[in-house]
Amino acid sequence: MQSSTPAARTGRPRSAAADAAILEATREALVELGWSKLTLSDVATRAGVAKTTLYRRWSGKNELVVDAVAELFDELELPDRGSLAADIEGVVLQFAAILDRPEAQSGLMAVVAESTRDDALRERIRTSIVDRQKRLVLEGRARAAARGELPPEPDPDAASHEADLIFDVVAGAVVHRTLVSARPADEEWVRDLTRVLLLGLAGAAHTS
Amino acid sequence: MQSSTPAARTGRPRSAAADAAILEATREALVELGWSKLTLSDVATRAGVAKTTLYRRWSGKNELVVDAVAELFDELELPDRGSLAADIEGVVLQFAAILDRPEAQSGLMAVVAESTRDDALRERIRTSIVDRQKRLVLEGRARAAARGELPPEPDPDAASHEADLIFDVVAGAVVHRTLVSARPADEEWVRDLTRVLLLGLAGAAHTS
DNA sequence: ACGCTTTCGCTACGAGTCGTAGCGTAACTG
DNA sequence: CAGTTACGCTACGACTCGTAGCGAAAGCGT
Repeated sequence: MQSSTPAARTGRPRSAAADAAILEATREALVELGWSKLTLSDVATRAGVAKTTLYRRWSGKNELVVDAVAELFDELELPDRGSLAADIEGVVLQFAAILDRPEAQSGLMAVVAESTRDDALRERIRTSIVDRQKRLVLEGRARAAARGELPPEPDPDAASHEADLIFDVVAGAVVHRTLVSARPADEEWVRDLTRVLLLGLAGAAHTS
Repeated sequence: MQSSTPAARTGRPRSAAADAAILEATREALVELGWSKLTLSDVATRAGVAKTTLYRRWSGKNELVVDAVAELFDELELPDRGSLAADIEGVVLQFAAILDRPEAQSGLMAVVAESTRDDALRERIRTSIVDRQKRLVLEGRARAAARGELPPEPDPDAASHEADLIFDVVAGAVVHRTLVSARPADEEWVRDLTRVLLLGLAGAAHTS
């Protein structure tokens, strides 16, 4: 999704339909073949475009899969269920549902692995996937403070610090549960996680 | 590490030195090339063995890397620092130090990604990497109960349940912090994590 | 000492993928 | 209609994969 294209006002425009078809074909190939056996030739065939068209828009497999997987997280939003605990459980269940899809499982971890040796790729993942999730943590934290369920944030620096920790704990736990332990992040598990997390945060707020 | 080889009592034995050289060469290649650009031919050359020798012992890249990475976790052990919080911090810092190494970063996530489509590989990861980590959680929990820092485990089923949650939270958080957020899991961060976790567990024990 | 068995290093091979170049055509702009 | 860019198609060299076949090396049992 390289949306900002200021130049190129003349000539034949790029087909937006082709973009959508390619990303959809990529997810389909991820489901059927997984990361390692996915080839760009195969994706091009599935999408009904030429292989060269694919290379004109993405520099390689990594970038393509990041964009294809990022779209899965578009549906993430913070529900208003009335209480902080219910809000957290809701958004975590959404996150777990996305991670339960095979195209997310085989694609996400693979690009993260590649990103450990490619800073540009890591930045792309951060802006198109991670930051979108992290925003939910900040919104939820602010709403909880407004409700009086958690003490207001002392200063912006500590607040950012706290949000980082929460985010790593929640996202990491769900990912680890789903992909490493290979057990479902179902309602019961999410409830237990939320309880431990909220008690920990409330206690930490008292003693800090 | 296919250690149990009951048969094959005759003929030329397999070189144990070759095994060690291959695994070491694999880690070296992971550091220099990363997962996707690592080839078995290259590993064989580095290890000073023929490519065919490599294929006789491992069925493919996945299995080889699992074994190579698994050795990194051999050094993990539960320190006795006197208190539960200090014990947790110690073992988490060890875990973080391993994950900070480039061969672990590029290798571990890649094989986890592959394991989502390969049950045998997942099982191999579980027995040679995950279970070894999980044991530390159980030992730490038992020691904390003996010290009186946490209430004794009510029944084995709930205890296993609780250990699973703790394990996914801790391991997941460290992995996410290191590989996704790409920030160091240093002493300060580990202290914050431990505090939230312990307060959450203590609170959960009261109210359950 | 002598077979027997298994592993080892080496070479060679077909199959498959990669990423790019070149070409003619299609689509859109002024 | 001329200019510009995207598209589909074909072809290509370079590379990796996993396997087969060979002779030599290293142990074991008699």
